[in-house]
Amino acid sequence: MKIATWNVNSVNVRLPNILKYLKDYQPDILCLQELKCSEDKYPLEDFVAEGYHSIHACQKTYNGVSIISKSQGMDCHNNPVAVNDNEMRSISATFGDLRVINFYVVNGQSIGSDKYIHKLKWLEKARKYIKEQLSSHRKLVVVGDFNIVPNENDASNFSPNDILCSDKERKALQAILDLGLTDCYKPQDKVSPYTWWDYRAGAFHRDIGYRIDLLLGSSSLLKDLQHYEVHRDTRHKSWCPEQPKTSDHAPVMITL
DNA sequence: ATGGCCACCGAGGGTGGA
Repeated sequence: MKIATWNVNSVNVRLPNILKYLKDYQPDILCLQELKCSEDKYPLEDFVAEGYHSIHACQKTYNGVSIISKSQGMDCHNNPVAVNDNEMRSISATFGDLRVINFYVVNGQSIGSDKYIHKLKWLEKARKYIKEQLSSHRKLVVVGDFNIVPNENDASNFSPNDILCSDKERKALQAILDLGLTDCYKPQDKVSPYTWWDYRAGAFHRDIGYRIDLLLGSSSLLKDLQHYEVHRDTRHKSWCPEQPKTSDHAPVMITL
């Protein structure tokens, strides 16, 4: 069983890249964030033609999350975590005995801003939702773009004064982990942990990045964890010649 | 080399991303 998460930065612009990813990597479950399209523009038929099911929580211009899967998801919750009702940042479904929760966490912009306060509120609501879901699902994974750097060595330029790195954000993530979840990340020799690199200043080329895309598993899922991999190849222009403009995030996949 | 912002809306530049 392969589960992946990918902030694609527009599902329609990135459609060729996503279809190639489905072909090349054959994920059983692919969770997308930042669809940036309305419901009627979601490319469902393209995923169906590839042999996949899909559920989606869409919003025009901003946000949007979906789950693409080889089997049909059951008991789907459409945007269960909402502080502002118009922001589509969450979706969940059950596949066999596995509950999958897909989040696009608020960015927060800068420490102390209104968006930062909103981020912390959103994370607390997310924590409560996960706690409730854990009470009825032993095997559970929470994936997505968390917009939080878990540890100091997960960012090239870590500073507690910066957004994504602040104590309050990291404590909010820790409160979620304290529900009984574990970060599936496994360090690899000579490979940086990052999943996001700024488009600007050749950050990817220089490997100046952040690890902010996470997969958090319950203990009954973690015992089956075999592999963890960041698919950096999708960041190369040559990987998908049909759409050489890549997402600034790389997909992250676990194998169970 | 794996490369130097990108996508949105809308008609051009402002906004948001992280």
